[in-house]
Amino acid sequence: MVGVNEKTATRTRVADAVYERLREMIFTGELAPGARLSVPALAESLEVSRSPVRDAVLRLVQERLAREEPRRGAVVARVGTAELASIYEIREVLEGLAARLAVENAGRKLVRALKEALDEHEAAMRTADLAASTEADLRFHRLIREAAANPELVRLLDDVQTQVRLAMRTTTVTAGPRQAIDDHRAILTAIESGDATAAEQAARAHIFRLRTVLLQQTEAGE
Amino acid sequence: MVGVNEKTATRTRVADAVYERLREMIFTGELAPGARLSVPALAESLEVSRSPVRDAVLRLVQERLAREEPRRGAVVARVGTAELASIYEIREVLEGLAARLAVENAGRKLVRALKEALDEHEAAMRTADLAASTEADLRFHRLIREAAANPELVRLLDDVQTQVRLAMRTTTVTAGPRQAIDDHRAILTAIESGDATAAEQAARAHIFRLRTVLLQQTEAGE
DNA sequence: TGGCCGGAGTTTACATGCAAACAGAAAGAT
DNA sequence: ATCTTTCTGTTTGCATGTAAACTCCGGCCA
Repeated sequence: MVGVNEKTATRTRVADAVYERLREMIFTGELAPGARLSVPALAESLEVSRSPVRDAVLRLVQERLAREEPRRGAVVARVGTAELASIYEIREVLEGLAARLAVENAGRKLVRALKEALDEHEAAMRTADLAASTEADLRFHRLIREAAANPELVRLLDDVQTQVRLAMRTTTVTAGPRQAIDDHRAILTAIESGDATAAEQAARAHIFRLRTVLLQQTEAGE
Repeated sequence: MVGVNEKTATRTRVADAVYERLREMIFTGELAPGARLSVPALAESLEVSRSPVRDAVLRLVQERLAREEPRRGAVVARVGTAELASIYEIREVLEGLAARLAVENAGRKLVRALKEALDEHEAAMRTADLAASTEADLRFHRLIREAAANPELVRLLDDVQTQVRLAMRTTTVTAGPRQAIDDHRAILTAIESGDATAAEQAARAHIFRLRTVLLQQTEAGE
């Protein structure tokens, strides 16, 4: 179950393409936090009319990737330390929920997939392959989320991750990878044992530690 | 802290007015789940042009109050039992988080306000005043959320409540009010004692029970 | 009578026009 | 020289035009 939903009909909606492009520009830093999202200017630079750009920007605002400034249009959102801390508090309980539900729903297949991701994570860390490490880390979490079989939860966690990614643009945060792997192993053990409460606790503890590391780093770096 | 944010500048944005109106129409049942949200038709009936209506409908879609049907436009969303159950799972942990944070942040003032709301809730129940009872119930939860001092959490819980309200349009759910008051009292006691973990547990248990009642009712009624 | 096809009517998504509101800069007054 | 004021240039938000796509209906053909 990978290449999920085959989009019905709607081939190339310009507004969607613009939206995707703007997201990309934000995450690559091409549009830094605080940058103005002028509809006419973007329309010209992207060579489309103002309508789809307007739709896309409105969507970004609603997703909290942009903010509406009084009368200067929308600007790329700046996620501060305080907001990030708030977001991590939420993420803590949501990831905990995902872990609990995963135990209640999933079978051996999940455990096997998680083990695989964890092994790759370890291997990547030994070879100091940051990209592969991050990828394995993300996959571990994603597997649990999807096993939770709660689409609304998946959506919320995706939103959370979007905010976190945006925050990374402002604040460089590197969570200690050693700790992460240990935490993941604890989560895996709990899931393997079929103890839903333990899995929830382990997942929450993991995010709680991430949050702590993150706050220390941003406090120091500020 | 009631009449919150004074809107800066933006007096009468037609799109906002239309959005509010559509929400209202959805919640009052004037627009039932499944009803088509034809932009041209709504524009004429509301006597505005298509643009603000389009913006409003797009916003409803993004907030999951409406769904995009293939090529028939948007329709008012239908929240089924399964979705509602998923939402309550999420609500459980979020309300738990709110209660925990409320204990960590709030002082006596919160306890006093909560007691007041609970008293009114009891009084309303004794006189069988359903409207007042619901109002007091909602206020109890709102007080805790706001005391959590996490704006993102407040936003998410508002979203959740929106979905629940919409679901009520389809399924008539009356949570046992007796149980609710007992649960609230337990939450209040935990908050009063300053035990954050106990408050979290109590809040979660409350939502868990609501969910159970709800599932029984919808299963029976279907 | 039943199935197929075509036309009429919607609908969306995009393009573009336009007024009002403001920001920022340049010019004028003191 | 500094402060005020006007003027220009954007910007947003709303209105409206239009093509393409699709649905639904009725009539036509077998």
